Amino acid sequence: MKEPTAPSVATADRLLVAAAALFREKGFAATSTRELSERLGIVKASLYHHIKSKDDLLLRISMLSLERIRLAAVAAIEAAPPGETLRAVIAAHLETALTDRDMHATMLAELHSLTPERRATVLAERDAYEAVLRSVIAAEQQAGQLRTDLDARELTLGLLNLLNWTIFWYSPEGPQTPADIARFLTTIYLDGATARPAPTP
Amino acid sequence: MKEPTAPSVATADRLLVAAAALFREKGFAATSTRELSERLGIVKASLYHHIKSKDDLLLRISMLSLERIRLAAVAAIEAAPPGETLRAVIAAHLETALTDRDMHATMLAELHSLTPERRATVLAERDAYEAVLRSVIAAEQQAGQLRTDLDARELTLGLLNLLNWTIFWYSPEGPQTPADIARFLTTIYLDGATARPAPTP
DNA sequence: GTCTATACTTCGATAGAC
DNA sequence: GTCTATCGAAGTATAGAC
Repeated sequence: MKEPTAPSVATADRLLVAAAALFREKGFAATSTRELSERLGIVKASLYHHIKSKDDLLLRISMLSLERIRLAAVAAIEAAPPGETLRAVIAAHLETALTDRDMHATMLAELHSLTPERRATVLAERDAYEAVLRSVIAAEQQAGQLRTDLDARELTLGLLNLLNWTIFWYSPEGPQTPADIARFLTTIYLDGATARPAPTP
Repeated sequence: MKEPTAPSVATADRLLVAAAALFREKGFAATSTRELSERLGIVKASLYHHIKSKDDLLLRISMLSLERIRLAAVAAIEAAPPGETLRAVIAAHLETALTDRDMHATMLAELHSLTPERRATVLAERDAYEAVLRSVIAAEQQAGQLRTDLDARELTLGLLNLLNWTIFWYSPEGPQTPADIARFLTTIYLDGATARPAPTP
């Protein structure tokens, strides 16, 4: 039986959060371990008790971000009312990615900073997530809800374009909530920008 | 009157091209001046005859990319048949951005690597370009061609999302040409992903 | 316009005490 | 789990000859 000690957040967790924030703001390569340790209030050498290397840190941030968003998508799919699956997944994606902004942006923008082996690991996880989105799209095509003159690959690429770039301009201090952004992006994706006499009922 | 000398491409131009390629592949901060000079076949110190600093190089690449795409958009607008302006601008954007892939991707992804003053310069140019897109969208809204239940700002953000992320997955070696990509992204943007009995004629 | 040579700084990471 | 101390490598940039 261990005594419960300090009520503070574990340094290992603070490290991931602080590193993701720095990596998003300045980029991975431009962030020094010195700066990171200063933000945590420890000395540079102490970082290496928690991580193996700076690269290892980037890998863990990327994987964590992808695990979270995939779980959020799966949960949204299971909870969605029939016919509303894609809408629910889009909302869950944006809610998670924007709440998790530092880690998610780092995962998206710093793939090229990883060693080839670690990059392959992240890419496999990213592919797994994108496969979830694609299966939702393919299912809704078969159900007659989505157009079939574009294939599932094209519809998925378009959706990912629409979702992923958001991370580069969204600000938690801005007027728009993730739900606001989900609303207009979903409208554009599903109904298009063209003026219509009667949009989907 | 100067003698026309070597028929080779000017080193100053090769420098911009080589730097943009490295910056896109590895990131600005992770690219060393040593590596860049080696790719050009000159010695590291010789770079500084052509540029003031590494930062200056990034600024010039970013500005060049933005000037080109803005000119391409303006040309497309002037040449487009009535009612086809937005389609033409989207096609011109993708054609230019993807042909100019290294510089354009660098401009988009490395904004945070610039000093605040240079970043402001690039942001002003980027804003000017986005204002062109937005004015096209606003005009088509007034002409009754685009929906007005979303405002021009939202429609422009959505379009930029859809266009900008492409630079991260497009490959010139891939099966899809910029025109192919423009086709399906334009379809999604204008008509949406939803199945419809009769799309726009 | 390119070279040799080098100044100066900062970086990621490790060893070992406490 | 954090510290002091330090290593060796790599970075950007400059001086000055050719």
